[in-house]
Order: sequence, then C-alpha cells, then structure tokens
Amino acid sequence: MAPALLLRSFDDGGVALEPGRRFTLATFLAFVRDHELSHRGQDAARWVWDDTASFYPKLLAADVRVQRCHDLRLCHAILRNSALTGASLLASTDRGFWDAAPEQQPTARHRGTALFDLEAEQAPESDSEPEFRRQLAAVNSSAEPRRIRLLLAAESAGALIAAEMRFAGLPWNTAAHEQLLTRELGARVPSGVRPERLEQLAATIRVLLDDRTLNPDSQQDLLKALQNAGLPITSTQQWHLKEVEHPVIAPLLQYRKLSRLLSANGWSWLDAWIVDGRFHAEYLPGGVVTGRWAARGGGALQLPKQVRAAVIADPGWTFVVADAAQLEPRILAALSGDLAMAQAGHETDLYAGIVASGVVETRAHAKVAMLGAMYGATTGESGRLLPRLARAYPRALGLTEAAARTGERGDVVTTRLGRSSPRPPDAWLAAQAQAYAASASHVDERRARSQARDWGRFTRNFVVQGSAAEWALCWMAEIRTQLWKLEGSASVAGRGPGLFAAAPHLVFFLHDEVIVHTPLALAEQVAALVARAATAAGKLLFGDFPVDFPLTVATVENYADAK
DNA sequence: TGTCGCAGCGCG
DNA sequence: AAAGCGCGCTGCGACA
Repeated sequence: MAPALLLRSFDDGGVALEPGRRFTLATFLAFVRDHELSHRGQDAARWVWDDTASFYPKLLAADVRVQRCHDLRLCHAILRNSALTGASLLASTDRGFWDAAPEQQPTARHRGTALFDLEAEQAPESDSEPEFRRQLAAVNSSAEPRRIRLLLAAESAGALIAAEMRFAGLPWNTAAHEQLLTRELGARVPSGVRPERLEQLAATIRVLLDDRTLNPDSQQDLLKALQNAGLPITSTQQWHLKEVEHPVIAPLLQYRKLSRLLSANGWSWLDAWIVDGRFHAEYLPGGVVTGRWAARGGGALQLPKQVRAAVIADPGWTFVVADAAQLEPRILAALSGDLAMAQAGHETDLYAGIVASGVVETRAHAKVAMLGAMYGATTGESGRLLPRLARAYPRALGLTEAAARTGERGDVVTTRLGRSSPRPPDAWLAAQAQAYAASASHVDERRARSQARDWGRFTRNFVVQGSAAEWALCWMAEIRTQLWKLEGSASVAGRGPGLFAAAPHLVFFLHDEVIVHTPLALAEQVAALVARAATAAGKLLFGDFPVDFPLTVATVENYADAK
C-alpha cells in the first residue's frame, strides 16, 4: 500500500498558502526532485516533516536530496527545554507524542510523512500541522528568535547530514583491516577462541603471576592474582597498573590492548558493520543532552586510532580531514566576550598563545588548566594552575564559574543559540531539600553538597560543550551547502551510480572534526571551502567578535595519516 | 536463559 | 600526573 501524503505550503508565519496536494510516495519523490533541481541555491523549500531519520532515507534511496528541512521531532525537544521559549504554549503543554524517544514512538509514524500524513487516523497523536504552528509560535514569542531559529535550522541540517553520511558510508578497506588484525592478533579464529597472540600473552601472564588457571579477562581474578603477587593495587585500570613496577605489567597492558581491539573492532565487527566497503554508521543528532551527536551501533564515534588505517579513499579520490583547533576554549572566549583569551588564540595555537602571554610556562600546562576550567577540576596540577588562568582571563573563567553556581542552585543554563540544560532529577532536589531539614545529619549535608557540585560541573561544561556543538553544526551545514555548489560548478568524474558516487561529500563527523571524501581533482577546493565554512560558523554564532576558528586540514588517502 | 550494573576503555 | 565533562560498547558476574 502506497503511503498517502499531504503536502501543504506555508508562509514564514505558518499560514497555509493553499489547501494542499495529495501524493503517493513515488509522485512525491518526483515532485521533490523537480523542486530541488529547479531551486538550486535559492528559494528552495524548507521541508517540514516529523522525523528526518525515518523519512529522509526513503528520498536518498531514490536519489533525491533536499537542501533544507525542519525536523519537528528534534526541534520540539529543543523548544520544550529552552529557557528562551519557556513561556510558550509548547513548553507548558503536557508531554506527549513529540516528547517520546524515537524508538518508543508507535511504528505507524515510520510509515513516512511529508508535511502531513493522511494516515493520521492510524497515529492520532501525530498532529504535525498544529505542532508546526506551536513551534513557530514558540520561536516568534521568544526573547531571542534569531538565535532559536538558527539553532532549529542547524539541528535540522544536522539531521539531513546524519542521514546522508549514513547513506554514503565511510570508505572502509576490509582487506587492510584484516591485515592489521592478523598482524596484531594472529590468524582469524572463531569467536570465543583466543587468537594466537592473545593466548601467548595470557600464558606469559599466568607464568609471571604463578597462577596456572588465571583468566586475564576477569577483573576479579586478575586483581586477586596481582595482589597475591604482592602488588599494592586496588584497581586494574591502565593508568593504575602503569604506576607499579612488575614484569607482568607490560604483557598485561599489551593483552588488554589487543583484547580490546579484538572485541571492539575485530573480525566480528567487520562482519557486522562493513557492507560493500563502507561503514554505514547510524548517527543520532541531538543524542547527547548538550546537543552533541551520539551514535548507535558500531561505535562510530569511538573509532580507535589503531584501526583508522583501514579508512582508505577510493581510487582517484582522497579525504579532506579537518578538525577545529582548540574549539572549546575558543568558544568559551567568544561566549564570555573575553578579548584577552580570544587574542591569545589569534593566528596561533591558543595554548601556545596563553604561554606567550606569560600566564603559564608550557603548552601542556595551558591545556590542562583550560580543561580544568571547563570541566571543573579542583585538585591536582589543573587545580593549582586555575588561579593564574582566572587572573589572566577573568571574563572567561567568570562565565564557567557562574555556570557552575547556577547548576549548584538547581537552575538551568543555556547555550549560545538557546539549548538549555535539563533540570536536575527529583532525587537531586530531594537530597538538597533534605540537607535543609531540621533533621538533617552531617551525612545528609555532605551528600547534598557533593551532588550540588556534581551538577555544577555538569552545567559548567554544558554551556561550553553545547555551544561548541552548535558551532560544529553550523560549520558542517555550511560545508554541505558549499559542497553542493561546488558539485554544480565542477565537472566531476563519476564512479558508478548513486547519489554521492560522483561528487565530494561528507563521510564522517566527530564533534570537532569532519572528513570529506572527494575526487582528487577537487581536494584543494574542498579544503578551502571547509576552512571558509569555519569562519562563517564563527560569524553566525558570534557576529563580529574577534575570535578565530582555525582548522588543522590534511588531504590524505588514509585516515591514519591525518595529523 | 535473559537482564542489568559495573569495570574498563575507546572517542571528543 | 592522572581528575574533571559528555558519550557507546563489551565482557564479566550477580541475580532472577
């Protein structure tokens, strides 16, 4: 049965311009294709639909791309929480269909909706058109409509990009990966069996710990065996192990490393995730509270450096790998309007700039101190360096401190474009209330204070991490737009059928880093547009504030060769 | 047999 | 040198 779709046009205020037209999926696809081809670069529609992740893949499979969309599900989540739209009807309405996590939503909605699904009677809660109006009303009544509007556009663009990257896939050379596995682990063995190299290391460990039955995969066994051997150890974490001297440490760490390689990115991972030389990772835009993306399946955002050598461009193609240098401190400088910190990063490595300003002695110190400021370190080297940073950059450090205090009170903080932190959970509020009760014990007070500080560290980091995520979305959206233009202006040598087979396209995103897979001939232009996009993203978020967003850009055929 | 919390470790 | 944010995945081991 072909899904029945209703498409209506609206003006910017959400007023319907016409009664609407009915489509089958096939006729809708043809309509969208025609529209996008005839409106390249200007006056293109912003397609409003329930859920990009469930609908856009149908378009991509039919070789149809769209320039812009409005993802009702993702935008609802932002508007529901944002302090900038807290007074809206949307925010005060009971939680419902649009608040459900995607996997919990009824399957009926996955039938596909364009603007509005005529099968709505099968999913009565899915009221796309009224929801769209509620969202527009929330934006228009906001204290900062420009920021919220940009955030919704960026989030929606991210959803398009996530679907496109999954569709295109990251080039993955299975042979190179297998070669790497065989070199490190030995020949392939059935799952459940230790490969040769791991078995050798296990035997060595057993001898050195004088325990013939030891299973090195069991933390409990291992900890006991290490203690029996006289090692003063309470945990088997890497850094903890590295602190003690014993002949077993080296082979044990090697065992851990290889065991991890086998279980996380071994042969079964290859079998499960690599299809026709591509890793089709499923990205989840908005999957992290701060607005960062998450990923599901295959560990797309945790690809170990160890296996990146298997990410190899197609013949005649190459990768442009770009990452934003010291993104979060630069975001902090701009957020807080700290000219001195922004200046420290002007045309140079920001940490080097901090050293050059005489604030600390080494780059490593500058980095650990900055991380401490953004994460809320109190002890160790980072804690010791913080006062010097605070004297040099009072505005930046003032912002992180204020964000921490806000969280400690149980209040909400908000990113540059308007994503707000969640309220603390009920158990947290109860613990704070308990600490003020007449019956409160010292234990109650200590626990409440500790939890308050925990939440303060979360909100402290939220504003920076969340605003950096917004910058990254704007960066990537601009890259996508410019790649599309480049494709239109350049004659590109094709390599088989498919939407992205002939043109440069995004294939990977990792918080502050992107990879574009491009024909060799266009690599230089791609590298240039990626850098321009970083500057454009900075302007979108921070206007004329003088902060740089420099990139490290590498054009490489193998991801392992980047930086 | 399946579920779940935890430890450990990969990424930013 | 190793504590301070955000994630996902795996294997172990406890429990039903």
